[in-house]
Amino acid sequence: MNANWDDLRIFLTLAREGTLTTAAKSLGVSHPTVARRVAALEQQIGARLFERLPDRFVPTSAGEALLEDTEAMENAALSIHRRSAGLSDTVSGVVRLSAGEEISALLASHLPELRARLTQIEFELSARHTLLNLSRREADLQISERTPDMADIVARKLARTAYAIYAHPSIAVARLSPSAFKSVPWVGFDDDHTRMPGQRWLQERLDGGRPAIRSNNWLVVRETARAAGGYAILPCYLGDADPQLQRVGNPIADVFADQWLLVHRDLRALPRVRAVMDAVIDLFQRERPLMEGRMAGAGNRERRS
Amino acid sequence: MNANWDDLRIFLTLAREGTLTTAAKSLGVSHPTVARRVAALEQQIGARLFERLPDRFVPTSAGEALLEDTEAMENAALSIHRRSAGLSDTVSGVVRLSAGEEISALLASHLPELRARLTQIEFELSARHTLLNLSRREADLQISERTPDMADIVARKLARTAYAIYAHPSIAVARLSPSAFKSVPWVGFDDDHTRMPGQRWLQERLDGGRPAIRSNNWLVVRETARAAGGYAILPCYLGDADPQLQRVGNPIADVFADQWLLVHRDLRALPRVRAVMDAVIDLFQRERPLMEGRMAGAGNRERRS
DNA sequence: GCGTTCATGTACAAAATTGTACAGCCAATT
DNA sequence: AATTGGCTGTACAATTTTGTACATGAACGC
Repeated sequence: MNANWDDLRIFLTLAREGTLTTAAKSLGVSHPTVARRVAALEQQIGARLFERLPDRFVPTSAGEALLEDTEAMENAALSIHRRSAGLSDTVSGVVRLSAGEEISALLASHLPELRARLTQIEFELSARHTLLNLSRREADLQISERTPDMADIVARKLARTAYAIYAHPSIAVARLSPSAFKSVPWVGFDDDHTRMPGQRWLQERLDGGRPAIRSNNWLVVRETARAAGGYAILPCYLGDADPQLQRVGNPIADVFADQWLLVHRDLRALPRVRAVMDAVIDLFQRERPLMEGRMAGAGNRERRS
Repeated sequence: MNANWDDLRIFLTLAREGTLTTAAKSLGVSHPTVARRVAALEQQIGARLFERLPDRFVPTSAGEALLEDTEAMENAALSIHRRSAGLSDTVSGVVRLSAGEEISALLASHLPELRARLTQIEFELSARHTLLNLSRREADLQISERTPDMADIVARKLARTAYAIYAHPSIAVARLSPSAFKSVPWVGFDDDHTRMPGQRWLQERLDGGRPAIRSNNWLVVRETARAAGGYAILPCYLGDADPQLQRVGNPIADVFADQWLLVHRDLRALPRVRAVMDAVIDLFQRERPLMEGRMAGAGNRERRS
């Protein structure tokens, strides 16, 4: 009589992915299973839904005709998924927080106190920069410098983070004159990541030149600078807290980033998500001076205490 | 990760039916299967969706919270189901037509010619009076005296059918005077079916009395009249075509019924549905005199030829 | 041309799901 | 009180589904 609803889920994934192997991976099943279940659906529907090419599956016009409704099913299923978060244990459970690696490092350094505060909550911290799809619950919370223009995502500003130049004390000077920029070695981001804060600013001062050492990761940039590999523009909360780094000059007025805490509206009132949000917001409030670059030498001070 | 979409379909049916046994029957599976799959869904979602009473399942508030989205999934799935009708063979396939038993009998008597005309179409004729849900494809077409007030259902008027009094020739008179009504035996419908055409009219002439022999089925009423069990009000297309029945008087001006052909908009353009519709419409056109009671004695005439 | 990688397709064993039969409980009827 | 009918729950055999391993073909790089 009726098609198996779950076979429609598999149909949709295959239509999106285009190959059995990627769809199978995405669905967490084997590729013959995907093929078999799509074949079963085709038999149920009575029409061929895919052309089978040697290297991929292409939806037929019949398959295309079913996509819109299948996507509607998916949206409803996702809504169920989000609602289900509110149906389980209200105070305990997993909360997944995602942030760039530089914010993840900051949070990681505060994990003991976060864990002490969030006693019943399993706290997953994952480091990545790309904006996750919170509607699909790829994460419950995300800290990001960008806000998506999705109606269901709520953004709460955490801080405006300042950036400054840092170097190992063995090579650091108190201040860099404009003419000296090109005569010191630099560590920075590669060409694919010039959108990271400060990279464009540095390029202008190097007259379009690039750092001698390039990476795609803030923590790698920081490690290189700590090893006296060169001067680097870093977020103050990374540089000022590090005893192996010395600030060079003041925070750069033109280089900053806003950090936003993102949550899906459906999850916002969930007690355990609320608890993690509050803990993160409090942490950023307490660390505001460090965020804004008002704690130069904080790394050295901590070592003395 | 995600709930099995098909388990949601089972959840929805159980929420509606209220018992494992009726849900299982509706779904075409065994009752332990329904229980197991709902339990699996509860585990996946992480919440109890039903309270289990000794005689039924009652949705919890958590279960209630998921109904709306699950119904949205169902609507999309039904849309897929309807669309799939247009994806299979365009000229062959099954068309299911439903009508009351008295119309079904008329159609059945014309089955040979309908079959000759609809050569590639499997034609299912089912007799029932209740309005089916064409959106759910409980039937593809329905002939009914009522039209549903649903936006997606298209109604085409087939005929206005006349009704008259009939009796076996051994007891029939040419005309019944008003005072004679109460002195002859009557066959009619039981108290639950007084909405059938003519029953109220007869009751008034019997001063609120009821037929001596009562049924809930036109064909049973006709068989009883044919066996000289009494006088009966019947549709003319049943009475006039029957050599064992003689009309008593003229068709009753105040007793008639309109017959409508109902189809879901999505199916209307489907060639095989279109073909059955056309055949049915043509049949009613050709039989219009019989429908309107202008063929008294048609049964006898046919016997002579 | 050859080797590698990636794709779909196939067959069999393993795993999962389902149906059947039964048990126990409760309510209604005789 | 006994019987009947309906319900949910359980256990085991039967059936179905799935994963694994392999085959084949195509595309790409050396």
